[in-house]
Amino acid sequence: MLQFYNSLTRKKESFKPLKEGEVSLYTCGPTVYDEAHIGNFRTFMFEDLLKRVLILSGLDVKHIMNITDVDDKTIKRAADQNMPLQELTEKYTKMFYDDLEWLKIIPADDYPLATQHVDGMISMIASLLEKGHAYKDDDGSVYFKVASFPKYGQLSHLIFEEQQSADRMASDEYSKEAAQDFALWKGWKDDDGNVVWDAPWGKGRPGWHIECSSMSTEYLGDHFDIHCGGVDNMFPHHENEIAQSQCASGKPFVNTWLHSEHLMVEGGKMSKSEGNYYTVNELKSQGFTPENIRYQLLSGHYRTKINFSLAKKQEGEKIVKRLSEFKARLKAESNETKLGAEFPKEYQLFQENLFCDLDTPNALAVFFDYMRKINRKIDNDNMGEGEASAALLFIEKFNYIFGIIPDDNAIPGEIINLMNERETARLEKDWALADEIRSKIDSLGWNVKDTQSGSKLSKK
RNA sequence: GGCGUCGUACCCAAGCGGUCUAAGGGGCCGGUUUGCAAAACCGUUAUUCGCCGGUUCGAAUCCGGCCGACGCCUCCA
Repeated sequence: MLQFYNSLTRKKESFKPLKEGEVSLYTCGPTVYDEAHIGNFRTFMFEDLLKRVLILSGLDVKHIMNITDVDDKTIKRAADQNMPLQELTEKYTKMFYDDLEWLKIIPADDYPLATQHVDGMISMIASLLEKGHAYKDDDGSVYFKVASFPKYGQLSHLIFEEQQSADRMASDEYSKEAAQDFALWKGWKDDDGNVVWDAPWGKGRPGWHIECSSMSTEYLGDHFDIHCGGVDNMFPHHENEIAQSQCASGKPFVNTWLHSEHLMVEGGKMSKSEGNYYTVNELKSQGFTPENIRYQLLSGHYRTKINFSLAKKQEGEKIVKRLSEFKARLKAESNETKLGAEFPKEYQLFQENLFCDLDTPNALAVFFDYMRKINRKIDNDNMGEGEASAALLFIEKFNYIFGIIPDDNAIPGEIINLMNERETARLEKDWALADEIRSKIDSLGWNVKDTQSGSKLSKK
């Protein structure tokens, strides 16, 4: 049984999709004004984990992730770089897709672009105006009237008192009726240049929040199962989405909200404005593999803050290597794949942990315990009938969820030749030569292990 | 100021009132194995869970206070 911690109720709830066997999932995507950083990817990695666990449980998942390709930041960056908006956003969208692929994140079914869905946003805003949930401003902007939605604040549990917003009201350049009212549509200004759409109430561009409300409901229906994002999107973004969507459709919006905690660096939040962040490309050039990064991001629970540090690189490498060795050992152990092999009993426990609010730390612990047990059996030549096949089934599912075991590398002929030379030397007990060849193989990036069943090679 | 999270071994980290003399991983040290390595395995590394009180037959787990770290309160994954 699947259970998730719903941010809306702040409780773990058992999860039942609206349609049997199918899950509609919307995850907030990046604003493509710059390269995404590893903190952003923690959230995307968590969402990928969620999707994999849903699939593992036997559900079909329809996953939509938006791309914010128009907003204050993209417009400003494009202007700064003297570049058309679209050229800038296409460049970073491409980089984003590349990073996702490199990190082995399963692609969404669709990545709708905000700029291609402005019509839908305009009609949602029109409907909100019509129903009295929004009002126009002299400059062509349209604001959502928070006072018209009594349940506002249900997700973030914030209470809006006059004192709190008094300061901001005074310094606000817009003539909003209330400080917490937010822009559905931003009237055109000089800075916007040619970034402009026509709406019945005037030229301008959509506000940020309306984009997700409009696109999520367009692709998944007015009422769908799961919406995710980082904790910092809880307020105001998701709170505003709920208000807009429910007021526009008159129906419930999302059943389950899941939010991942921040990735920290040096004990503080990783963010663009602080400048304390790593991009995927930076980590790549530091020698991180996707498997290593996946391990760093998935070994802590998604609702706890985790600290990312370069110092953890060795730890990740060790884990990845151990798992790869284990897989290779199992393969050697089970020459023929037993048809109808069954999962070991530990697999049940592994799954239960994942189904209980994506408990990766405990799922990992279950797998490590199991791995030690099987390794011990192999050491003692004590494997039962079909046990290696069962273990291979388990490790395959394990890797489907975590994705931390790299694909096997083909061994180059040059290395094989060196290995053969070394075997000859060893048979002749020419240890000096054997050691020399081993260090040569080592320098070419491969490890040699002498086992009872012969020497084995593995990629470093 | 308001809302909220967290503080467990050298490091990361689970722990959802009793099976906790506290998982799992990394590291350290010792051992088995090995031509030597590597890998794997075995053993050791917290009588203790930020501090002080309280509730309870029983608390790392619940309550109160204090100290410390962090996040949100309309840029933000």
